[in-house]
Amino acid sequence: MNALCSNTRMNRSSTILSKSPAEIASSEQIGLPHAPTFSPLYQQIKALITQSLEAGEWKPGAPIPSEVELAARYKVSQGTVRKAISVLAAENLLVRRQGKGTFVATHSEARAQFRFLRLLSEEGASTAYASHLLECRRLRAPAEIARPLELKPNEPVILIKRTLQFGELVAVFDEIWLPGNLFRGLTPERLAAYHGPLYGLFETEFGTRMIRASEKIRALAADAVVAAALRVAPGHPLLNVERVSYTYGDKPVEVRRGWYVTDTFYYQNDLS
Amino acid sequence: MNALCSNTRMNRSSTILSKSPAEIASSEQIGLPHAPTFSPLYQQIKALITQSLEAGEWKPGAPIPSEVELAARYKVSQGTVRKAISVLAAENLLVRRQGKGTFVATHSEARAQFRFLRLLSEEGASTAYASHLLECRRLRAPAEIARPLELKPNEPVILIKRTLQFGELVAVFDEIWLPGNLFRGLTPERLAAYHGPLYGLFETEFGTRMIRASEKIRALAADAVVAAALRVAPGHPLLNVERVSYTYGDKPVEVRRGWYVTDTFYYQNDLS
DNA sequence: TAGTGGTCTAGACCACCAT
DNA sequence: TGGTGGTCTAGACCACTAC
Repeated sequence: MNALCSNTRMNRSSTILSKSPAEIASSEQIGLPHAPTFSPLYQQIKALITQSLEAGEWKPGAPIPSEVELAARYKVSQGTVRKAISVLAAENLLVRRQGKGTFVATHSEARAQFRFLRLLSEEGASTAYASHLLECRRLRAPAEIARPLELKPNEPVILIKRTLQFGELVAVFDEIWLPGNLFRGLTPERLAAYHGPLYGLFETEFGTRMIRASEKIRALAADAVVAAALRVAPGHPLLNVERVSYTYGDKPVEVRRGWYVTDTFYYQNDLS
Repeated sequence: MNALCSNTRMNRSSTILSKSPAEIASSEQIGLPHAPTFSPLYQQIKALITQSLEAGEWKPGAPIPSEVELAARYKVSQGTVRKAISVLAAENLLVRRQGKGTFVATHSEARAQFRFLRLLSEEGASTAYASHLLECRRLRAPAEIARPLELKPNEPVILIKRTLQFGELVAVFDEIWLPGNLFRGLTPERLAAYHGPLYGLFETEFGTRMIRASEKIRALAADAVVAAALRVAPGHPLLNVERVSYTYGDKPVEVRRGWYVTDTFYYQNDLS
């Protein structure tokens, strides 16, 4: 029935977890013949670790238990735990440091700063920037925002408008939309007082960690409002970046529309 | 001295390869104290497999020897070969198919078609397109092309100009620069006769396989020439994509400048 | 049925880091 | 010195694909 049935070695079939992996593996179709739904042990362990991350059992930046400890906890071999952790590290949820331990990844780190901001100066350097808050208010979600956030129309959302300034140059204008219910204590004062990457604030103060994002990039002419914010002429060509960010379980938790001035900066992308 | 000295188990120190891994590992600094230059066995195996790929021992689309065979050939355990192959598969150089074997990745495959063309229609579909050759000639490399291709100024290069048409819409204008010495038999006739992805042609006919690429993306206004090719008004906002593609050993082998009409298409990018 | 890649284990040893 | 992650092995068994 469940995935573990095919694992016949004694220590396999006797696997007992606080939350049984059988419970996880069997949650998929039951009556379909010839649909094996085989789930490797390490993927089940990975799911358990992800649950602990999502539940906040280990905080961003903090170490998780050692591989030996986790192997004992889940009653599997160290190698199986290693494989699960390796996948999570490849997905940027965990960071392994030889000799020290495995840590929960965090956006409040120099390393991760530019993982979600691919704007580089002409010399190829990731430049420091300053954020300027223009607006932050709560409103009811318009349809085109509610849809990607998987909210009902008119549910509360937070709208943040800001610019990013690199040296003298205002290069980015952002409209950031967040589900109001997930970010209850987010006020203009709170935002203005915070310095650092927004995603760092979100994960430490609101328990919402951005895992991945998907961007749609276009070129368009600046309208009057955006042109004023970016100090360019209306009609100036701008890079338009529409991002949807996701947290655990592929749940969308942010819509971000950015307008980039790419006269002396460019959006960097590596294909591999 | 070399990296294998630290591997003391008998079957480790007795490792003998047709091309000794010691030779590879020892090619780095010798006199520097406290600089270990430890190179895991699987990375040395990976380098050997890469050499065979580069030398064309196994052709694109063809299977490489089984893990057991490679383990015997390199006199290491199957697990070590597995790890080396896993890394190469993660880098898209190999493709593993359970029950069938491991195959050399190829651009002449539906799977790989849109790995290097991230242009999607508004509905999110990767649409079929037709390529129209505008120009193909040999000339001496201008400085701004010679530099990224790591050629001497005035070395021969091939310049290809083309458009890509999605249904009725001409959405892409490309300028493609290739090292003349690597693509000797590349003629306009040859190009016009070929239908399919260019990178497929390059790997099957010229033995040059594109491994990865790096793109710089900007928004700019269409100039007269590009506007005419794309059937838009001069000044129309266009996405400008400057790509450098690399083959084995991070050797640059293509510079590509693209101009995309993003009124009904967009450039898709996933951050993770 | 035979061969492939995929999973899992157990144990040994290494490199790195803190103390 | 002891603990962490990293490498490597040997062997068993499983899932998938072909013949």
